[in-house]
Amino acid sequence: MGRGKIEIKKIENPTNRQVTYSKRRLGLMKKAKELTVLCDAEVLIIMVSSTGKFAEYCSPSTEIKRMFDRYQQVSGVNLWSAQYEKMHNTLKHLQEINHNLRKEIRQRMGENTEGLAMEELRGLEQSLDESLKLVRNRKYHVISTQTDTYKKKLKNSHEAYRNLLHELEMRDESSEYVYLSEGHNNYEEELALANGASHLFAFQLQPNQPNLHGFRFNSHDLSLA
Amino acid sequence: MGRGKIEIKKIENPTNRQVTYSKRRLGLMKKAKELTVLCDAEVLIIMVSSTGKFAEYCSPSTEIKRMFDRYQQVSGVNLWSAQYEKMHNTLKHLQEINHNLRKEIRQRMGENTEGLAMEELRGLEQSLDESLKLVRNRKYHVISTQTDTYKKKLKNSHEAYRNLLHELEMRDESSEYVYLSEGHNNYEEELALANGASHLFAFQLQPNQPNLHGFRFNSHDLSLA
DNA sequence: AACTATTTATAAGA
DNA sequence: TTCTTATAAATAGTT
Repeated sequence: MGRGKIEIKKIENPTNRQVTYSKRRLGLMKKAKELTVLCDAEVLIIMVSSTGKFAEYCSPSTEIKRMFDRYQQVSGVNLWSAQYEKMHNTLKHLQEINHNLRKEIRQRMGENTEGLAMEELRGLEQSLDESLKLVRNRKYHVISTQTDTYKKKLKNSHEAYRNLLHELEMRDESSEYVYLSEGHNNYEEELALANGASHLFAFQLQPNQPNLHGFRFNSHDLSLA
Repeated sequence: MGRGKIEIKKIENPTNRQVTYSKRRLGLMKKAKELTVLCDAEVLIIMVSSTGKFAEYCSPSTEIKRMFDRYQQVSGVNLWSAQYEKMHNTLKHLQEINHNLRKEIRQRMGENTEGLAMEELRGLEQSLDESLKLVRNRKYHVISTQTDTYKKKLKNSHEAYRNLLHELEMRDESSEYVYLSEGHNNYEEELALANGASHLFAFQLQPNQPNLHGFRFNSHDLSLA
């Protein structure tokens, strides 16, 4: 269909090839449109020229995504299986790590120790003992810091109180107020609590926990993932 | 191009429409092939007839997947975004869980306890104490089981030894062999070890660990994921 | 980009 | 579906 018949092989002249591409691309598009209308069909065409230019035709009322989904169903080819597999592997790896972490936590809670050998049990025991020491040290540190803070606050409070009292005395030597005794009593009581105060914070492990085995520190839902 | 000119609108006669679809489908394919060869282009066509039949053309040396990936790049449309996002969320969720699990392990090892409040510290301490008791109980259980097993083995061994000895005596009353004394000495020694044996298994925590803080039980790579 | 001689596609019929 | 064939449509080479 032209001035002369042509052989169907690559057109070597680049200009010529580009011209022919343009003409025939339009022709293909037109044919596709006609097919769509005449036969009530869905058509998707994607083209890339030798120079890398993209062109597409997609019949109206057809979504490219849906088209590809259906194509995948029909052809049985999963176009993004590679990516999917990669993500899936990462997921499995994470789940494995997760499982191991939960296992370690359970063992650190003294559960599921049936499978542990003697050496492992000894290691676990030693580690737990170390950890307990560290936590206790930390606790004592927090306690002493808190106590110091309270002491300072009380000292400041006491000073403020004395200053106010002094001012009051200066202003009215014959005062009948009894703030002194009342206030002083309260102050002494507070100071006593803050100084020793061990009866306030019973940090040592007490055998008063009614449900020892059921107790969970920072309990996550170990059934997840 | 036919015996008569036709209007480009849906062919109402289904048979006719189907025939035209077949013919034009082939024509479109042929055109696509020619375009591919003549112009060194890549072409992908996917068609669905009104009856739901699929047909595709894909230029040689062109992978549908690659074509599609490139199309996505050019068009900026991500067709898998829904699935991808879903998986990505799951992944992130798992990573978060893992992070929390690692955090809990670290705290159960007495590390990173700076952020814990007094109540949490107390809970952690109590939990660790419970765990330590459980692990020690388990250890003692294993020890006693092992010891029992050894005792039984030794008892059996002793019986076998006595039987053999008895047999030997019966066979040769005037034997000059001195197995008796030697064997008996060894046996006594073994029995002593198995009965008490506390010097063999120094399970109690000993202050002989040179690098206490660096010790890790069941150490995973906590930097992972 | 337009023209047009010629090839090619295909509508209708078998 | 496939073949035939008259005719419409596409396009190669040219301007």
